[in-house]
Amino acid sequence: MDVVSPELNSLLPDEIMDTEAIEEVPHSQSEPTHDTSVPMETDSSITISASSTLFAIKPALATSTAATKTTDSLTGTTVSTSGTQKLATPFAFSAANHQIILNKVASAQATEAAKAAAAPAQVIKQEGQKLLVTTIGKSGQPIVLQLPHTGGKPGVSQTSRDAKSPTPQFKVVTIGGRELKPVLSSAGNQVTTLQAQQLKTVQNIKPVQSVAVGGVGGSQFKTIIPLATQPNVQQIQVPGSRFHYVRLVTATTASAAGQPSAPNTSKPLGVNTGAVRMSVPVVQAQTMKQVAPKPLTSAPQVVTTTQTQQRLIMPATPLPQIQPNFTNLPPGTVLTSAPGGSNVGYAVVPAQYVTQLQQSQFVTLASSSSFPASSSVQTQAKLPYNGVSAAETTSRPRKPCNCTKSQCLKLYCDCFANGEFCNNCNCNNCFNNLEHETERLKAIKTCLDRNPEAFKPKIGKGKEGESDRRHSKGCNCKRSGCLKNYCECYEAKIMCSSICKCIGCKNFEESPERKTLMHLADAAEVRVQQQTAAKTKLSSQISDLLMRTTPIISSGGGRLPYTFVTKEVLEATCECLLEQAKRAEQTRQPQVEAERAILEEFGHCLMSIISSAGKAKTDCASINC
DNA sequence: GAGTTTGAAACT
DNA sequence: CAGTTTCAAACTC
Repeated sequence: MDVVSPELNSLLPDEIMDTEAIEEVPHSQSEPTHDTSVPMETDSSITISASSTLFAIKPALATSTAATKTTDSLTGTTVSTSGTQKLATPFAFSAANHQIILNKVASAQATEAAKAAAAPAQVIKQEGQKLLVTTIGKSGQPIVLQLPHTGGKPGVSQTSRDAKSPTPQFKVVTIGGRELKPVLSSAGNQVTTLQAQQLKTVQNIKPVQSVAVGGVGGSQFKTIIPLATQPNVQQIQVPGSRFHYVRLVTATTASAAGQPSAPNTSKPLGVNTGAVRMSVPVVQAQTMKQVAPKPLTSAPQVVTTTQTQQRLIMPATPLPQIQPNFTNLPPGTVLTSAPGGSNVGYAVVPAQYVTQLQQSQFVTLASSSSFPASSSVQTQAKLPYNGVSAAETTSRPRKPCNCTKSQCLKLYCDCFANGEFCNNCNCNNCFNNLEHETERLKAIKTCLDRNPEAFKPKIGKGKEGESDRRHSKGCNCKRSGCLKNYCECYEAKIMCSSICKCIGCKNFEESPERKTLMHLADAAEVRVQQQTAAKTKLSSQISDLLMRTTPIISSGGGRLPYTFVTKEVLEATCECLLEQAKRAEQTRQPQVEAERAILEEFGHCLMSIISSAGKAKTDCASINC
């Protein structure tokens, strides 16, 4: 089934739509079940929060035919279902243990929870093989998801399930606009008009085109970091993507739909462990229909809604659930206002933007002592992409860009190229911000169309360390000899490789020029380090002496105690002088200049000693008085 | 700080 | 794919 239109699909970063982890599986019930997987598309109830905003997807219904007996692979409970109106082993997302747990809940519970979750307009109706989803946004219009009568997916953890029992399966139903699927036609009178605008957001978010419900094991995970207030932000981390997605939602007062009746901690959906952090896998819509979880320990549910320009990622937990209290906030929680006012919006936000925002109008709520607010947010805001850890991507603050003509929407702009919003930059006419999210998304799409790898790191990381790092495309230098920062290889401190097309390259292992440069660079670095260490040591020694000599000073007269010039002080002083001599030598200064520099350094040392001693004496005298 | 050089990105 | 232009960073003075 074509869930996401090609146009939309192409609009989205590859990482989002990556389907590598999803495999098509024959529609069969005969495949052995896997105890470790979690029932997903089949006979499960999904409760999904949305903006205004809870999606409460009623469980996929048991088949309308024979009663079935199913065993919950998670809890071991057996649920008998019969008839069309019985819910077969419904599930619910829960945030137990700060993870989304796909949980079975009793039918009644699920129904009740769904009712509770549904704001007045969010009526959950189960209807045959369809799902009536509560409203997204404010319009109160439902979204319908169809559950086929059969279609239990092998591999979707039909654990312990009667192989012959039909297992309903979530089907993706495209709603709104151009992708309305005929499956809706059978929705009966419970299905109302599906208006695209119901999912509009403040930021020109176009009508939702599709709602995909599916799950996959072994797929990529999105991490949704719920935020505390309304409107709020949920950070969504997408491994493999350097973009960080933040979902801006307006919280509602809806009660917790789908609250887990029995949180199952054995089947966490996500791999993250942060408090209240939730993870759901990213599944390409087109393949959701036949999703078979890979041997991951979970088979999480995924519900995504996509739009022509913005991705709508349904929250995996009802908002009330994900609203953390102020004393137990997860690291990375950000309290913010959605740009544009009260409207609900979903915006693709670079990972670093949360941090960036934090420095401006956003308020950090993270208060855990073990996660300092700023650092924790930053850490979480950074995406580990393509094997690059967050720490690696955050080791250096990005320099502000100076773009003037690109609007910071082309790869010329380092901020944009690195998936960041411009912040504190010197750019002109910048569109690389939330206010121009539409343009920005288009630009991203354009870049990805041109080069699907555009936002991936250029420097691949070898499996066995830095020695294997190399530029993914190679450089094309002609005049710099690849020994200046114009060269991307040199800039990344890696040598050129066979894929480089450079001319006159000197950036190779045996290159004497490169060795000289490296030597000089290393020497400079060592010099700085030694100098710093020496000064630190001297300072430390002086301070130490001050402490130890105070009694002597107090008993002495006007002269400074000789004990100031101790062995340690002498050593530190000598180190400073030696360092000065080395520096003069390396910079090939004339001897006269070298001597002068050394003497000056000695003078500085003496001044420090005298100053410290005098201060100690003064302090001591004042104490004695 | 202004001007130049450079090479990646973008365009044709 | 190749040649050209545009662009912003790196570099020089």
